[in-house]
Amino acid sequence: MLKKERQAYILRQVSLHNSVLSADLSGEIQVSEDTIRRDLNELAEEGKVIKVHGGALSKSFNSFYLRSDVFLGEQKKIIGHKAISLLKDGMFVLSGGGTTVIEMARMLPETLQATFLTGSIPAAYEYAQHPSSEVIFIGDKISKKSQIAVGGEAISKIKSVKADICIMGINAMDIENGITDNDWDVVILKKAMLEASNLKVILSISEKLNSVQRIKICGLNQIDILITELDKDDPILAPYRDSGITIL
Amino acid sequence: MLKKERQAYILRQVSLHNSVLSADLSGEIQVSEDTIRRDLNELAEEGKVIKVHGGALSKSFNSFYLRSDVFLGEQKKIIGHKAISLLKDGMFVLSGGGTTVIEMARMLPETLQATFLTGSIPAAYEYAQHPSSEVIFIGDKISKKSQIAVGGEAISKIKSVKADICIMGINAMDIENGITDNDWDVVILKKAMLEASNLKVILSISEKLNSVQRIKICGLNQIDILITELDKDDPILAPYRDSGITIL
DNA sequence: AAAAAAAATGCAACTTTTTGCGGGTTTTTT
DNA sequence: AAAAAACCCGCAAAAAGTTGCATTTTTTTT
Repeated sequence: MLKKERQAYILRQVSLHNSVLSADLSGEIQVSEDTIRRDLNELAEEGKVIKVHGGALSKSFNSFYLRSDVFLGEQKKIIGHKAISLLKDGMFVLSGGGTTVIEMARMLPETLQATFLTGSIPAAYEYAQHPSSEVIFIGDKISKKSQIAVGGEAISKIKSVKADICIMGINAMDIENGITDNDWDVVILKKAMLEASNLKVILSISEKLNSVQRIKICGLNQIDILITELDKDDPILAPYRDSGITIL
Repeated sequence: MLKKERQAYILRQVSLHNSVLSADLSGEIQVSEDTIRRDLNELAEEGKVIKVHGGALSKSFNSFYLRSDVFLGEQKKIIGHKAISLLKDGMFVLSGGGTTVIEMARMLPETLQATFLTGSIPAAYEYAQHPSSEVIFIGDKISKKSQIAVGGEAISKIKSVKADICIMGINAMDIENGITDNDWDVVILKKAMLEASNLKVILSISEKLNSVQRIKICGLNQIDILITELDKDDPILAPYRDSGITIL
């Protein structure tokens, strides 16, 4: 096998798998690892791959995960957009504090006149910027991890209201276990929020679907609407629709 | 799996769930916890995550608003410094939400173990960044003008506590009228805060001295300590000292 | 086409990086 | 204050990388 051929093969593997191991290639093409390494180094010098200890990475790999935040931001904007369509003047909205929810808060139409209840400092801050809506903060001890009010006081306050709609982000969700999280205080709070609302809306980027965490918040049957960045007919969402949730 | 890939995976998880546990990752990627820890430390050194005991936290979540945007002058730093000298471990601190107070919050010594009660969103946010102190948010309707919780609920909550010290900024103050403000809700709140505390401390840049606003919060005799950026022997402060206030 | 030159490859010895682990220390939880 | 969990440190083994060199292959030159 010619050198050029070999390098072409390597490049194809890289663009296919986003990463290659020198040892693997050595086995596949039956040349010594030294040769592979030399090839990889050459390709790296030509700027076609990124050489790392043990193999090489696709060039797009770096920008992929460096930009992943921006990427996530875009998805969350799509979600925020859909969620806003559910909000009407006069509504009482119980709001969580995840980044997705905050993204939505930033996009609220200026004319909306709703009342937002939240225990999240960042969310409250965003809602407070809004010109025509009201914000009620549900105070208590602040959990530093999540910048959210947790504790009995907050819970009982939430239980004393009946909101029109509850909008919250989640940490993990799957068919079998429903919505799960890994922070006890947050779980308690979210349970209370869901119980206190008529319409229960979950915002989540699709990446969080089909993953599980330790503590259960509620089953899928508790949820009315699921909003992701995906098209509502996306096959990933099918099982959720089948279990009775409206997909937006 | 290559090291870079592993770290990319970790970053993804962090930005997805806002926090990760070393033990979880260790299980998911099938490497020892030591390796995860090393990765986490590296990522932390690169400033991509915040390392904490047991895992790591997302950086973006804690820093996407406030923090770096406002430059609060040198004067306020001087004031903050003086104010901190009043705080001791174990104290219950009722805190207002002015910029001066926030500057102080940013300068708190890391080891301080106090409990801060506040109705101000920005202040709560700053206190929540502190590693060893607790924050309790006094929730209620948020006044957009001042980003503070106002209303009966907040008032009665404040009245139900007895704090060691009350630290608040002001809008205007003079010998004749005492402390004055122009926002009815805020006045009510501040009155309640002062009444609920043993030691009453006012932070104010000297510019605000000898000015008056419409609504009276309290007379000078209610105040124990006044902190400005000036030297405590400055003649501007003399009349205040004469009226029985301790000047720092 | 044969000889010379250049390039590529594999190998061996040596260095560096990465990783897991034992044992002692610190932090957190109960 | 004990017990558990997480951490840190240093070590050693394994994996990957480097370098120099001999051997083979390819290309160029005559």
